[in-house]
Amino acid sequence: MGINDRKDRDKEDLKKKILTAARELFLVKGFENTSIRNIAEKIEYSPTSIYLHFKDKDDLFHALHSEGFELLNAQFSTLHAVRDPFERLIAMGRIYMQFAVENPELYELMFIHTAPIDSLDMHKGEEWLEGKTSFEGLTMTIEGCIQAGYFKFPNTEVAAYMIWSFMHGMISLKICHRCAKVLSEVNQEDILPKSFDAFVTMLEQLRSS
Amino acid sequence: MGINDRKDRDKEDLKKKILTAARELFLVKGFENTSIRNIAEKIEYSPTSIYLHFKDKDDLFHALHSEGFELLNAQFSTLHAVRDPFERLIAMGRIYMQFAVENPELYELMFIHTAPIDSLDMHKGEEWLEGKTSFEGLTMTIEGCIQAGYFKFPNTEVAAYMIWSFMHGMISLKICHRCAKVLSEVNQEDILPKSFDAFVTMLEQLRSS
DNA sequence: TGTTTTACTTAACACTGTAAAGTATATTTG
DNA sequence: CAAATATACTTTACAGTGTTAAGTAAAACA
Repeated sequence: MGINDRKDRDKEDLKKKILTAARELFLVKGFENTSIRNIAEKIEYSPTSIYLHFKDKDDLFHALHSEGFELLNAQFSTLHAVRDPFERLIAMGRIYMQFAVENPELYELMFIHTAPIDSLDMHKGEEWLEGKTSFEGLTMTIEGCIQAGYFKFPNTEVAAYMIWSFMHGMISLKICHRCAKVLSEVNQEDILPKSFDAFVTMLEQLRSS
Repeated sequence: MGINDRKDRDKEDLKKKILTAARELFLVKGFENTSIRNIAEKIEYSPTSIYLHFKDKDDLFHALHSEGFELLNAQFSTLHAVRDPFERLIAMGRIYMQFAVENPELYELMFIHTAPIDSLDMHKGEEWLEGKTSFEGLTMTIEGCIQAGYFKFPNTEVAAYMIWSFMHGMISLKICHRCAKVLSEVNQEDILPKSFDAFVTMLEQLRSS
């Protein structure tokens, strides 16, 4: 039945169209400031047709959230080429940082905004698979660093959380506009690479001690 | 004119009443999920009377935001008793962490939510005084550590931002429900103190190197 | 006593997410 | 081929949001 196939394709097309419009609006105006009606207007459909393809606004959020992780993982995919675990850790950090700088609204969606992750809680069984996978990648790299003697920590997972915390904090203070209001002019522009370098230098010093 | 005084007092009373109701609702339901009408209902006034005392919802936000910093600074006030700068830095971190754990909604308001800080941008001249003051306190303590030879960094302000980043990241990953979904069960409960200790240990190791 | 000010309320506007009911077209069935 | 049904979408509607403008009753002042 080619007809049903075509229908399925049409349906999928509209779903993609919604997602594209939603993405464009979210990334420009932010999630809270984009309404279902805004999206509907952009694609020239009635607002309620969006509900035929997505359960609610959070569902739309999740779709873009997943897209974000696909994009981030695509950036991470070059990492396998970096053999040395410490170099890989640094490269990972740089990629993460660059991703956040280039896609701040997406980053906010993925790591800051609470609504979507809370709606995951609803269906209790569900997990935050995307986040878990990325975190495991970090943990394994750190495990590699420890085994290669770059530094040691009593608990690898805790070390991974510590390092992720620094990266996330640095980025989200910037994204949430808390750092420009606090820093002197010299450091406002490039605080992210500067503070990243300071952290890396600190990690490097752990080797010789 | 005692009458005008009494009137001023009455007016101030209502303002406080609004603020108290707003605080209670914000801290339970969160900022986004608390409406002006909710607050009005709680104090048994019409919604519009709130606008006689606060410009808009962001103005209410700012008031609570300032209250938050007063509370945090009150906690910080014991720090002057800690003479050793490194010990003071650690104590500062613990206080900051405890404040966040005990007042997560307030922390979100002060350091994560974007709306209020963005509305500061509007009136260009205005600054984030509360944040700036706290950050300067951190910077000075770190300066003390450097001078006492605990560690060295090429730029104190960058070091302060790095350390604040870690603290903020650790806390906000927790508050934004990103960590419970990623960590193994052993670490879910007490990841904050654990990762804090890992960071402190790292700082301590910098001395001997 | 009449006028103005103060402190508040009611009504209204332009939004929001979302559910129920209606409609036109396409497909399946008798 | 005609009637019944399913599909894909729209219209309408509800209950909520922040916020403004107009109305009102009481107090203060002239």
